[in-house]
Parts: sequence; structure tokens; C-alpha cells
Amino acid sequence: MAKVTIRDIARLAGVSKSTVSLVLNGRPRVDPETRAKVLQVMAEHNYVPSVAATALGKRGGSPFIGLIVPGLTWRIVASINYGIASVVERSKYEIILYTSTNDRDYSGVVDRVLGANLVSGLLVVNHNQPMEPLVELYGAGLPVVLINTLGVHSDLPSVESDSYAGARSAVAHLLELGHRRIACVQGPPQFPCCVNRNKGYTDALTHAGIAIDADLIRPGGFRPQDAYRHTVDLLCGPDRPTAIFAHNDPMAYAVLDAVDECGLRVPDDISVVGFDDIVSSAHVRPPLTTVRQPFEEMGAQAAEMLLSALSYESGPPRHVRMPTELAIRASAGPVPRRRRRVPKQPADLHHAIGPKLTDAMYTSDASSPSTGLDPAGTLSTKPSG
Amino acid sequence: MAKVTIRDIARLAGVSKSTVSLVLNGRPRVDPETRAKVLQVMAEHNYVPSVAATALGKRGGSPFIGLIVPGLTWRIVASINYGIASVVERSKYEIILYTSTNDRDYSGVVDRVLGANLVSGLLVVNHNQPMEPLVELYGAGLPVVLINTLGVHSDLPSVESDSYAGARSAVAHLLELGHRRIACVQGPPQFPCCVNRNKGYTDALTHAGIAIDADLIRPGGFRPQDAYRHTVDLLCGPDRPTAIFAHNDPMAYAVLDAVDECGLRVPDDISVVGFDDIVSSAHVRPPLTTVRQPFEEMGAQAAEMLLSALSYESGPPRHVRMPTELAIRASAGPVPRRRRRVPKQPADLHHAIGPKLTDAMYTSDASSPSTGLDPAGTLSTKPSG
DNA sequence: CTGAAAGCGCTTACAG
DNA sequence: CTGAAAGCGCTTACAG
Repeated sequence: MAKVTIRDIARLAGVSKSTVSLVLNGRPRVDPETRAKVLQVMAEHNYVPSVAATALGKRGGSPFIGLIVPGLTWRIVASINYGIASVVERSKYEIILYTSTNDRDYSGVVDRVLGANLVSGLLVVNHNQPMEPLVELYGAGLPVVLINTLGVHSDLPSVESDSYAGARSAVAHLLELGHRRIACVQGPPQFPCCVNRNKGYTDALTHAGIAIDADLIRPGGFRPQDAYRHTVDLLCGPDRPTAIFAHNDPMAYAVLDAVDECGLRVPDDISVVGFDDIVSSAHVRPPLTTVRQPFEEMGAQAAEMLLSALSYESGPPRHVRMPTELAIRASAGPVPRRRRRVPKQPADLHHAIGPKLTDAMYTSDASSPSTGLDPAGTLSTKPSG
Repeated sequence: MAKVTIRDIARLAGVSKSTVSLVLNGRPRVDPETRAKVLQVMAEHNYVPSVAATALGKRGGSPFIGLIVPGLTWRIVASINYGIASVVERSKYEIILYTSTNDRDYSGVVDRVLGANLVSGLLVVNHNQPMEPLVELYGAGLPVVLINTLGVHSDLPSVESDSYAGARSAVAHLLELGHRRIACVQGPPQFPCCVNRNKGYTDALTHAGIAIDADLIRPGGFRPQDAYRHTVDLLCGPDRPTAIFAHNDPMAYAVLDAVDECGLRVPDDISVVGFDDIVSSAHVRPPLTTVRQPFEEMGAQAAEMLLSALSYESGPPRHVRMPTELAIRASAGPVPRRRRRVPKQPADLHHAIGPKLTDAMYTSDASSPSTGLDPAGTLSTKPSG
């Protein structure tokens, strides 16, 4: 396993290191025969250039792309990453994985990226931190692409999905099914994606000639507890809605639970629509009708944007918005002909909600609000022993 | 953003590059005052050493750990990765992410790893490819740790979960609930994890004085279709079981579907237990009782093993088997007092199963058996201690 | 305890 | 078209 270097190849091919370097980099001015010889020797000896040396020699351009993700447990992030990897794999770049779970980690990550000149570009998934450090890096010439940004928007190149159109299609679907009283259980109102989802909701209603009823709009924080509470409240209140649109799938699950807890049935009494289409949404009962975000495609798109920024002179920042798609399943049905009374009023709401909230999905979603993400569980890195 | 180098720091601190390097590496023989001065200058200028140069200078040891994963979409892999990242983050290493989706990608990955001297160590998740390339790398001195290996087993250091104990606890739970006729819907019989799960099943029954009924053991391939088919067959057959243990959760979902399709109820008529505890298992209806594999902890454990192999002289390969835990939910209940007749026999099995199989979760989990496995036999070593 | 020097494996002008 | 030389930013013996 003695490492074979450029010097070895040069010697064995009877040329200089310079020449080997030229063929290595596919430069034009090399005699075809020489090139062939060198390539043959490289193949014979299974030569692969040292990445570190390559990076050092090329004063600048490293062969790495940094990928900052907020913790890999969120399934949405996993999908995005898959899209990214499928594109980067086909390039000469390698992915360096940074995970940040909070502000502190995040600044550490940026420090490392900043100082080490390690990466040529940066992909940032589900960013929900202060934007300044990234803007600074970008301003200093480091290509950056944001994917599915939460929180504040910026001028940095970005890939998002179309929250507005997605929400609008969800509500349009309910309208087609005959619903007129449609509630909206919202995520954090300061998040742009939620602003857009809410606008899609109100525009769809307005377009159908339905007045907006403020009582049907319930702001929250992507927390299933909130969704649960709002749902119980909506169902027990006067003139209850016949359909509920939730701003993400985990919240929609909480809506389903709340409807169940009140003794009503989905979709016979109440229709429910979510947003994201995380994998489990096809498997809850009833299977959830929801707005699919194209996470893999978003990752791939962002990777391609970054690669092209790395190879050509990059133009102005692009903001790509990808289309969503309505996944129609069983949780939304025709508006009920008659309204059943709420069979039971959850006597002890706290009790009813208690055990469910200890569940991994619920708790971690509550502690890490984001659009559509569905953390897999609480972390305990206790290896045992 | 002019990159500040070790030379700059040396000049500004009034010392030589050598000295800066010494404090950089925490070497002892440096005057405390000098050290303080250098550190201060580094802090003032936000100095971070170039990783490439560091790697080159240290003839050998690169600051990278390779992480080979079979595609990030599998939820299990996401959990494992999170555990890995949480440990590696705290070290001086960075993670380079390689994804392989098939044999071809895999050999490409190994080539890159092999040649470039890029990584100091390798973490391999859910390995299900020929083992030779990895054995060769390991033999050549590259530290490798396998996590949750599928397929064939090797002498390489590894972290698994305890399939045998997990299966045994699942069946013991059913026995406690009064069940006597317990079926087992298996994964691929050649996979060590399935061998162990089946052994846990048979040992639990034998220990309870129950004879093994070969008709209740149904081999398959981690494919939900098989689980579905077997379940229908078991339910419609004579002397049907009162409980079914499935070798992984997606198969358990298919069991739930099949029971539902036959008009029986879980857990009133049939109890169901799975294996894995993937996130959605808490959200199917009824919530699935299943054996939880500690994926995050497994990832963390493996990362720690690799780091220690990188810093100390590594001893003989260790094989760590981590304990599972039974997640008790609603899909398993007391054995029914009386046996209802099967209300309906699925008229067209093909039709019934068709649409479900097009679902993403089913197909991807079916084509990618993602479960833990045990070293066949006796390689057991207790987790670090 | 500290500095001068050589070297890691590559790239890049610069000559020829 | 090709080679000799200098340099990338760090580390590591080796002197002192």
C-alpha cells in the first residue's frame, strides 16, 4: 500500500512531474502519445492524486463542497441530502458534512468553513440562524446556495418550494369537495413559508367568494400540541369547520389525533390536509392528503446551481422556487351532508394529550420547529458501557 | 478576506513558524508566555490552519473520516448518521460523505478512498456489498468500523444491535399477554440478523414450553408483499395464530394491512409486534409495539471506536452489540377470549395489495432491507466500558 | 525552549 | 510540446 505519487508516475512514464500534472488536469498542450503513456501508467498503478496536495498546490479551489445541515435525523433533510449527493457524486467534488444543532454549533461551523479555506462552496439546508455570517462569506466570494430556508430570507441564491401554490392547491381541493368552512392551523407566523401558506389559504377562499373568518385561522409554532389544542377548540366551538388545513404533516397528525379524541371521524365528519408529505404520511390512518414538497429535486437543483457557480463566472443570485404537488389520499373527503354532534368532549385534555406528547416525533418536532421536518427522535448519545 | 497563514501569525507574534506549529499542536515544550502570545495573535486574526496543508505536512494522517452510506433516504441511516456526527463534531476530524446506491457506486467509492489517501478511517453503514475491498483496506492499515451490517459478516470491527435478545423480548411480551400461537414473518433467512431474530423467537417459545410449529414460521425477504401474503394465509388457515411477530416494521405494517383487509382487528383479534421502531411506527394505527434498535447510539459508539483506533494503537477488532428495548404500544394486547371467524376473505388479493405496494415506503424499504443484525455466533464483546 | 531547513505531493508560471 | 524551479501552508527532525 505504499502511496504512489506524481513523482512515481513521472519516473515510470519517463516524463517530468509537470507533464503528469498537465495530463492530470486535462490541459490541451500535451502530445497525445505522451498523454496516453502517462494515463496508462497511472491506470497500471492505480494512481489517484492526493487531494490535500492538490488543494494546496492550486492556491485556492479546494475539491470540497461544504454541506451544512441541522442534524440528520429530520427525514426531510435526508431527502434533500440524497438529491444533493446524487449530483455531487458525478462531479469532481467531495462533500464535507457539517451538522449544526444550535446557534453555538453553527458559529463554530462557520468559523471552520471561513478559516480553513477548506471548501470551495457551501450548501446550507434548512437554515434558521442569523444570516450575517453567510452573507459575509458570500460577499467574500464563496459560492453559497440555501435550500429550504426557514426563518429570514436573504439575497443569497436559494432553492425553495412554492408554499403559496401548494397551500392554494390544498385549499382548492377542499373547496372542490364542497367544503366552505375550512380552518387553518398555522406554523410560526414569522416564517416566510408560513406567511405564504397562509396567503395561499386566504387567496383560495377569497377567489371562491368565501369571506375569511378570523376565528378559523389559528397561529402556532409548528408544534403539534398547539395544533391539537386548536383542533379541539375548533371542533367544540360553535359552527365548527368541516375541514382543517395544517401547515405541516406532524401538525396534521395532531389534528387527526384530536378529531379522534373528540369522537369524530376523518374524513366522514372532518377533512384534514397537511403539508410536506413526509414518508409516514402515507401510513397514518387514514392516509393523509397533503402537499408534497419535492425535497430530493430541491437538493439536486441546489447542487447544480452551486456546481455551475464553481465552474463559470457566476451571475446574479438566483432564487428557484420548485412546484409542489398535491398527494391525494383518504383524509379529505366530501363535505358531510349533516353535522353530527361532537360525541364526546375530551374531559381531561391534558390527560388525553399527555402520552402522545411523550412520543419521539411529537417532542422533537416541538423542540425544533421547521417546515416540514420531522425529526426522528430525541438524541441520546449514550453508547452504553 | 486575505487568508492568514502560519507565517503571518509567526511574524505578528515575533516567533518562528516552528513555534507556532508547536502551540498549534499543543506540544509541551513551549514557554507558557510564548504560547499565550501566539494564541492571542491567532485569536485576534481569527486564524484557522489550512486543512489541506496540515494534511500534507503530516505525512499521512488526514483530518478526514470517510462515511459510506447506502443513500440517505433510509430513515434508519439518518438516525445512525446523527449519532456519528454528534461524536465526530467534537473531534478534530471532518466527515467526508460518500453515498453508494449499488455495487457500481460502491467500487467507485472504495477506489476513491483507497487511492487518495484522503481519509484516515472509514465508517460503513448498512453494508450489504462484497466484503473483500473493505477487508483489504483494513488489512492495509486503514481503521474501519462497520455499523449495522447487513449481509455477510466479517472480522472487521463492528457495531450491531442485539437481534436475538430483541426478538426474544418481543415474543416474551406476547407470551405474557397469554398468547400461545405466535407466528413469525421473517426477513431474508440468509441474513445473520434474521437468523438471530428467529432464534430469539424459537428460544422464547421453547423456554415457555411451547412446541415450535413450522407452519407458523414464514420466511421472506423483508418484503412487505411477502408479509402481507403470509398473513392472509395464516389468518385464513386452520387454527390461526393470535399474534404475529414481524422481522421489521415495514413488514409489520403489511401485517396490519392484511389483518385489516381480512376484517379482523388489531389487537382485539390479532396482536402484532415489529422490529426497528422507525419513526412512523408510533403513528400507524394502532401504534405499533416493536423492538427499538438504538440507531443513534450505535452510530455514536462506532464513531468513538474509530476515533480511538485513530489515536491509539488499536487492539484487536471489537464487535459491539448494543441492547434493544421493547417499545410497548397498542398493537399487541391480551390474547382474545374467543376466536371470531374471519369476517371476509380478501377476494382479490392482488387488487388489495396493489396500490399499497406502489407506495414509497414500501418499495424503498422492500428493496433495502434496513435492519440491524447480529454477528452470527459468538463475537460478542460488551460495549465500551 | 526555539529557530533554520527540508519535505509532504501537487500546480503554475517560465523557459526552452 | 516539455522540463526545471519555485511555491502552496503546514510539520518534523535537527541543532542550538
